[in-house]
Formats: sequence, C-alpha cells, structure tokens
Amino acid sequence: MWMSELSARSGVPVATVKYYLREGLLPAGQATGATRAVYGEEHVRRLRLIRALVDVGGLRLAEVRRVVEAVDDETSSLHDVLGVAQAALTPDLPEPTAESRARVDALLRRLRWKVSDQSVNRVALARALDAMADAGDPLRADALEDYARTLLGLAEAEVPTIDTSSREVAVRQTVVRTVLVEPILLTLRRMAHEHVSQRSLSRRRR
Amino acid sequence: MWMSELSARSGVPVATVKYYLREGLLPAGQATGATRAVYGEEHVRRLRLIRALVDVGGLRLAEVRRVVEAVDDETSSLHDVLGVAQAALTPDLPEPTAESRARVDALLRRLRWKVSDQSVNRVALARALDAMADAGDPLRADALEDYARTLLGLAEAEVPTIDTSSREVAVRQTVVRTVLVEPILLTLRRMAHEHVSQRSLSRRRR
DNA sequence: AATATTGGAGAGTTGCACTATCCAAGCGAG
DNA sequence: CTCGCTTGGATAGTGCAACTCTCCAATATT
Repeated sequence: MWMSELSARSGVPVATVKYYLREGLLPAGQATGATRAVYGEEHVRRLRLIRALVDVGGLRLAEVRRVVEAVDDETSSLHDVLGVAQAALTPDLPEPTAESRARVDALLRRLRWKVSDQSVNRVALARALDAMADAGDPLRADALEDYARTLLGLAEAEVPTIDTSSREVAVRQTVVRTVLVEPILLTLRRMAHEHVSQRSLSRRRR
Repeated sequence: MWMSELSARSGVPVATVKYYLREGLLPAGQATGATRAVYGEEHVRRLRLIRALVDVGGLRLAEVRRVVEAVDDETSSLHDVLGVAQAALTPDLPEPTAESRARVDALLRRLRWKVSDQSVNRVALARALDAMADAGDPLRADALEDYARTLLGLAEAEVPTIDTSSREVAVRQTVVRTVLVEPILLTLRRMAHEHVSQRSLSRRRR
C-alpha cells in the first residue's frame, strides 16, 4: 500500500506519518522508485502502537522512540525489554531525598523483592513518596506495604499470561500491557473510590 | 512574608509565582499598599500542592486550576470534590466504541458498583479498552474483572483513612491521595513485574 | 501529452509553561 | 530628604514538543 492508504488504515494524517518517518519512529517503506514506496501491515501495527502509547499511555515521542528501539532490537531478552520499556516510561526525575530512598530499600528488603539496584523504579517510588510528604500528607509505611502486596498479587497473575512462544509477540505484549493496562488500573481505582464513597454516603443516610 | 520569601520557601521562582497568580492558581496576597503584598502559610502549601500535582501527577495547569477551584469551593461536598478532581484528571478523550462502552456497563452491573452514568471514568475505561484492542492485544473479560476486584479491595482500605473531621483537611487528602498515590501504584506494579520476571528466570535456570 | 499523485525536505504553526524586561510605587540607609 | 534597591504588576518574549503546510521533482494514470 502507499502512504495515503497507510494513513487511512491507521487514522494518522499523511503529514504526521512523514514526521514519524523522519523521527525514526516508523521504519521506511520499500522504495519502488525515486518517489514511491510501499508499506505493509507491520507499518499499520507500528502506527497503532505509537498512537496508543501516546494517546493512552501519555508517552512523549522521545519515550516512544526508546520503546520501539528496544522492541526492534533482536538481541535484547524479554527481561531487557521490560527494563528498557520501564526506563522509557519514567520521565527524568529530580533526586529523591535520602530518607525516601532508604524507605524504598527497606521495603524491598523486607518483601524480598528482586529489583535491580539501578532500576529507575527505585528512584521513581522514592520521588513519589517525597511528593506526598511535600504535599503535607505522607504515606504510612503499613499502607505502602499493603499496596506492594496487592500489586505483587496482580503481577503474579499477569506475567504468566504473556505468550512466550515468539519473541516478537512476547515483546509487543509486554510493552502493550505495561503501558496500556496502567490507565485501566487507575480508572478502576477511581471508579472504586466513587463506588465506596457513594456507598458510605447512602449508608450514613439510613 | 513577601513574594521573594514565598518563592524561597516553596522553591518556585518569583517569575513563576507571578505567573500562577495571573493564572488564578494561587490566591493574591494581602495588599499592604500599591506595590506590596504579604503571603501566608496557605500560599506555601498551595504552591507545594501545585508542584506536586504537576511534577508527580503530571497534570497540566488547566487541570490543576479545576482541582484547586473545587478545593476552594466551600459549597461542594467531599463526594463532589472527588468527582471534580477525577474529571479534572481525565484529559479530553475521543469517543470510545459502543462495544467497549457496553463492556464497561456490563462490568459495573455485574459487580454492582454504584458509578454515576455521567462519570468520566466510564468513558476513560472504555477508551483504554479500545486502545488495547487497537494495539492488537485486547484485554480478556476475566482479567478485567480480576483487576476490578483487586482495586475494590484497595479502595475499601483507602477511603476510611480519610480524616473527615474537617472539610479542608478531607478535601486536601482526597485530592492528594487520588493523584499522588497513582504513580506509587504504577511503580510498585512495575517493580513487581521486574521481581516476578527475574524470579521466573532464575527458576528456569535451575 | 496532460493531469494528478506521491515521497521527501524544509519551514511554519500551535499550544503550553514559563521567563525576562519594564515600570512606577514604596522602603530603608545615610 | 534623597538616593538606590526591592517589590508587585503588566507585557512581551523564549523554548520546546508535536505536528502541519508548502513546495518540488519524479512518477503514475488517463
């Protein structure tokens, strides 16, 4: 298919497709002459992935680029791609305080979680704890541990459902599920808050 | 205190404080003449809240404004503020497909969750389900329901810990916890993925 | 042969979140 | 009292990200 059909099939304007090509988010089509190139299904899939990461995952294009590069890199293992995807998803953060870093380290030790010392997630969690304290409502240690146990339960249900029969499929599933399940979880939590809040109101009224 | 001290105490540059004043994110100080005004602790708190919402919650200033307006509105109930805060946090989304809307409605009916028909969360969840399908990895119905049950458990633990003795405190807690706990949950999930992935690797190697 | 379309390159546009520059009014030291 | 510094407020400018527009020569299509 030509670029105009690729644009129609993916819902991305032609000018934007050209921009993504320039930015290296989308591989070039197969040239059939100096002014023509054909694109395939993989280009449609890639465009849909990009739009999903941007629109729903809220990623910036520089982050999307890092993710698709990891996806395309045949030498990286599934575990590597998970790390790269997570690093790409984490914006640059200011240094957290030593106290919150220590809290994070202590939590992971107590739970016996194997998390790399270099993991961006350690910094991200420490910063998030700082932010709550700065906002005047620090998170209690027992609440943090409850959250951690709950999410371990989730992750244990999620990881085995990855289809590892093909690297290509496994990598795409890992990225999609890491990024696109997040808004689902957050929305379900907000709905649950609405529900519990509504329920307690009606109970109080009785 | 004057503006320069407010700036120093909150870590926000003077020029930015002026900008927030113009944008209505920060209430004006008490004028002590034509070219002087004094600010109080509530201005420091407000600035810290704004920075936390922007830096950690990832909100845009227009969204922050809607949140602080709801916080300042004395007539709105706690449940109202929850709704406004959630609406402010949800960016404008394209219409979801009828299928995913129906899935959301069916889920909420099956779980007997009381969620307003107008809630932005219904649209947000439907859109997120569409995004997964568009990306080629639709979410299974049983997985969605598992997520919902898990998050209901979380919410039931969270809501009763809100300090409802003062409206002011309750509202700030609600907003802070809605927004700032989200990155904590996402980071813990990613860490749990890292842990589970690492654990299954080492088990395979045995 | 005439017309339309395409891929590519570069410049231009939009929106957001600041940031810098002015300026008149006031306060404080000498 | 005067001189210089600081302050709050208004206005304009900056930097970045993500497009979007315009142009062009090479090709298809009719």
